Amino acid sequence: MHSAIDKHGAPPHASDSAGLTLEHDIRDKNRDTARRMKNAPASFSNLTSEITAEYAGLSRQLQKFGRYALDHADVVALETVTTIAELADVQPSTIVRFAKAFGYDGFSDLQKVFRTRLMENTSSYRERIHSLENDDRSGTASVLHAFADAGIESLEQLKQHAHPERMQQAIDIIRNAGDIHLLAQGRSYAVAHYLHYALSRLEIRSLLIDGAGGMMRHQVARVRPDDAVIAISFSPYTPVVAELVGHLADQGRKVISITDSPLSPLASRSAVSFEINDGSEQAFRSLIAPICLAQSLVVGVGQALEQTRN
Amino acid sequence: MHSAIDKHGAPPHASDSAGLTLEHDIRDKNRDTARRMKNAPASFSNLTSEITAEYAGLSRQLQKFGRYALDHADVVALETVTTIAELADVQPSTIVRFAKAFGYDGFSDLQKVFRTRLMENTSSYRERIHSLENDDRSGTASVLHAFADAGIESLEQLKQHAHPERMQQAIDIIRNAGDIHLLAQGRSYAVAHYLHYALSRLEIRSLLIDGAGGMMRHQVARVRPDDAVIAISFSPYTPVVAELVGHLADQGRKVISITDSPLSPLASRSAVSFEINDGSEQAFRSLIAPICLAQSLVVGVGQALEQTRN
DNA sequence: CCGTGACTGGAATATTTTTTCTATAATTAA
DNA sequence: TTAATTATAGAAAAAATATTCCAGTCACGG
Repeated sequence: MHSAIDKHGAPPHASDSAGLTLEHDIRDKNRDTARRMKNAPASFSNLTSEITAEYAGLSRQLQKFGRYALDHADVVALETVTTIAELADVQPSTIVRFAKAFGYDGFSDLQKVFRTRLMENTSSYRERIHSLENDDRSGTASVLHAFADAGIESLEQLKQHAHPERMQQAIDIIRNAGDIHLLAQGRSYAVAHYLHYALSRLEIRSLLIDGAGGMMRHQVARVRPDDAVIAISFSPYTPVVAELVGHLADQGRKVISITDSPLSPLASRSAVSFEINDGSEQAFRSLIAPICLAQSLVVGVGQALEQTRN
Repeated sequence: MHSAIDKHGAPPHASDSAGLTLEHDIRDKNRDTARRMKNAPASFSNLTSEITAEYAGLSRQLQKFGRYALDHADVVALETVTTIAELADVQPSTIVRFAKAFGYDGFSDLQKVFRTRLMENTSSYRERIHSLENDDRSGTASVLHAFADAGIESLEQLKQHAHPERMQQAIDIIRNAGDIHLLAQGRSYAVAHYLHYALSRLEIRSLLIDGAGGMMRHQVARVRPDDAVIAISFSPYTPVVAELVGHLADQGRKVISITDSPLSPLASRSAVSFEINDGSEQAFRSLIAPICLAQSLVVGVGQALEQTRN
């Protein structure tokens, strides 16, 4: 694999016009430090597990770089130490120290492992394309592929059917409202909870209308005139959600709805509604597009608030 | 038809005034992109067609290397010019001449194209795309676009880094377990709740360890030996989640974790762990990939159960 | 409180890698 | 066949890159 001893070929004697430095015989010392204290991982996966195992025992900077290396493996594979050092916000020497700590001769030796991984990845990438076309193994990988592709598809749709003016309306409602109430049941509840979390990060008070303890109607009754409601429901619409949206609309409450069709019972009663219709079959609908929309909304609100404050 | 190669840093010719602006002799890295002797292909596919088109007019050795370069793009991307020269059985200088013949400054310039090709399949290429789009207008529509694109990117990553064998392990654990406990806090809780919903649709009993009413430790104590736990946490990891995962692992409970790095405190203690690392910055991380993985897992379990029953 | 040892950042140095240069070989046209 | 022209190989110079060293800092234990 890798030779423990550095090859010391006699350097071609440069003319002494250039700054020729003295050459001490420091090779013995070098050999000591260059000696492998342990066997350095030869494959990327081995290196990953090695880093994982040793992580706790590493020093602060070594941990920092270890994390960066695992998170940005292709940067480490392709860039120079100096560049990587800048990106990872450590010193070049730290990276060399890291390499030695894991038994490599130096950075270059370590980098080989990352490069090998890159080559294996790309070659298998081509194979994957082939195998996808050819054999239709019903393995678990293809399930993930199918859902990922469906997710990509739905995000593309989301981009296309985005209504900037509705986004703006929704953002204005949220930022000007008192509290935000989140109304969702079943599958959609995950989106509501995400909004609950994200809004709280912006220090916007949000209340989940989750029906816990059979309190849903009481929770709804707590919506005040200047509050806003974000309702999320997809076909088949939970009847109680649709009903409550109607109720709230009758009372003049502002409702923003995230649903899947203009014909949804939510859409007609809402101040603003987003219809995410990715056309996929019922059973395979995912929350990807709604989650993405929710995140965009919250970040949009955050930006708006920031601009107001400045 | 090979044009005579200009000397490096040749004085400006009055004749070829084809929009070529003069450049100062600045030793800057930008130099190579700023001025090219002729239009050097910037992408690998352009380079391929360029080589193909010019091939007949190239000299013997240049043809030889051109063929090698197209056949062994990975080698050209990663090795040094000396190594490539040996492998291609040409001289290093031939390779430099080749690069110049196609308008590059030298071998390094040419190699960039090969490296970019290698990166296109992986992440960190996204960094460039990201920064490019950040320059855009900061309207609300572009926020949605940015998040949708980031989501697409993270799904692509998910597809590439999918570990089918881990998926299978996780599916086996879930289908053979008694009850499934879902452990998550904060942002990740949305994913846990989605799993709760989806598993219940498969008539698999799942219990949320949500810490409601300060009952988290009691909830954890209810995990029985044949149960399984799905823990979800991303950086910065909620300490209590990490702690409880360690606790459960000590007791020999099977933990499946969804997290963001092999260095996550969850990963090391889990029976199976999925590291979703989309490389994006903290603030822009989305739940899209985790949600997609969760959905795939549940559907995978559903398929497995169906096959068992038949 | 001080000494000890490990860690870190930054600059100096060593090494590798690329590019240029030139004598020689090959090719072509007269 | 020979002279002119162009391509090539090899080696030296230049540039880029990696590694080492040292002094300053920090944490820990006496």
